[in-house]
Amino acid sequence: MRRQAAKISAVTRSTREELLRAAVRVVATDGLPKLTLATVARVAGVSKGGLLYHFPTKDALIRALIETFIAEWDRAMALEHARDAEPSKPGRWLRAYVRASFAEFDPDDMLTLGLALGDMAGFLAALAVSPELLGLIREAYERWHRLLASDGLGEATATAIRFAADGIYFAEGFGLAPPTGPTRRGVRDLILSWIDLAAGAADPGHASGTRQAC
Amino acid sequence: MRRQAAKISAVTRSTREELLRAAVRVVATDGLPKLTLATVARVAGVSKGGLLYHFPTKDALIRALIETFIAEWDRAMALEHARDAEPSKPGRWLRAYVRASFAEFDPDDMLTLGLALGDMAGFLAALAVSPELLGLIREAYERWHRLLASDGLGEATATAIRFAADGIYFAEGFGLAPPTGPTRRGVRDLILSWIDLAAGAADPGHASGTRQAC
DNA sequence: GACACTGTACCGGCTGGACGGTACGGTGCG
DNA sequence: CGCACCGTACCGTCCAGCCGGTACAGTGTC
Repeated sequence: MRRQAAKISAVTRSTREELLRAAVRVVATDGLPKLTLATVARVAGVSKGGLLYHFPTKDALIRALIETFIAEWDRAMALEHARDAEPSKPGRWLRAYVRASFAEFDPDDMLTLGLALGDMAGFLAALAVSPELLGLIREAYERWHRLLASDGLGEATATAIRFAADGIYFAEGFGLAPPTGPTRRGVRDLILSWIDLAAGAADPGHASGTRQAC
Repeated sequence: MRRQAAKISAVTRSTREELLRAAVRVVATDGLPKLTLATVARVAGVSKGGLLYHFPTKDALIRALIETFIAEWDRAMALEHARDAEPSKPGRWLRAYVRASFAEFDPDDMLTLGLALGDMAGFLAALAVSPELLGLIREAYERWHRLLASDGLGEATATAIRFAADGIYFAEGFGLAPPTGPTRRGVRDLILSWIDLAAGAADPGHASGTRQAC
């Protein structure tokens, strides 16, 4: 039964993924209270029994949501890291983090480009159903924090930049006065300029740090 | 019944406030799923009937939570605004917003100094129970955004600073790698320095903006 | 190539328990 | 006595999880 795994998963993946996608869609459109097994199953076009076959418990469903989006985020960040225009300049991971946060996403494809509402869904579901699952998200954040803090620009800079980048995420996910269009790009560029500022201060080729050097 | 409001509230405030405090405590310690009328009543030392006397429905309880904390936030921000050391310098409301976000709070007194977990409680409860109540929070954010955007430093700066300030709030509320001690102060000072940077760029008395002016 | 057997994928009904809300009864204070 | 305030018992609903059952695709066996 072990060697059959690859073939079987190739068959079942679509249903499993459809269920996860349905869960995200339910949270995004109808809100958290409607995230019930019956609703998710109906939206996914599966019966409740079918859902429970893939996810034996609601916790398992939400856990899968969270794990999927953490993995997607890692992927998106690694991609931006590889794309960096000035790899030698300090703050490469910070730039990747900011760019990944501000990446536009296809609303139709929330799962493979897990952002905003997508990631929010797992996040919120964890809070609402079993706060223990928040541990998964906390661990991921600790990991990201360590990565950013050792990016050469100090822990305070890394944290402040992370906060600013997370902002777009929370603002859009919760609808808290999110910026749009040119302002959105302006916010991103401004945050990136803060990274450059710290990189300039850290780089011996520039001024030594505080602005009174001017 | 209108003119009795003052007298009645003077009598009931302690019980009412105790109930709100209990709701926050329940969310903070046991998590959202435990936020039931029975639990809140028990923690507050009141019976369920007593709770329902003050808040005829669960929505009403959560609405009161949200309204209380929005009012507290307004108060905290106005206080920091009045305290500003350099009132003539642009970005006064932005500084107030950041300082209020980073204000330390007494964990024992979450209600009167509504922050972090306190405000989170209403926030989360709204999401989990009746997403329509999010409208209250959204309105408040729109209002704050308008205030900050018209602070003289442009909308992009206002938004980016708001994001960074909200970060400490979400990080501590959800436990997402929050900074502590000196790093926490460093993050706050760094964000404040970003405001100064923008203020310097906006102020004709300083260099025109980008750092190549050095 | 008919047959029994096995594991996967999914279905639909059911139930036990929890929770929000109601009805009503009691108590103390003015 | 009346009213604000609080307690208790109860009801209707909703939901997570379980269970018996179905369809079917392989797989070996003779």
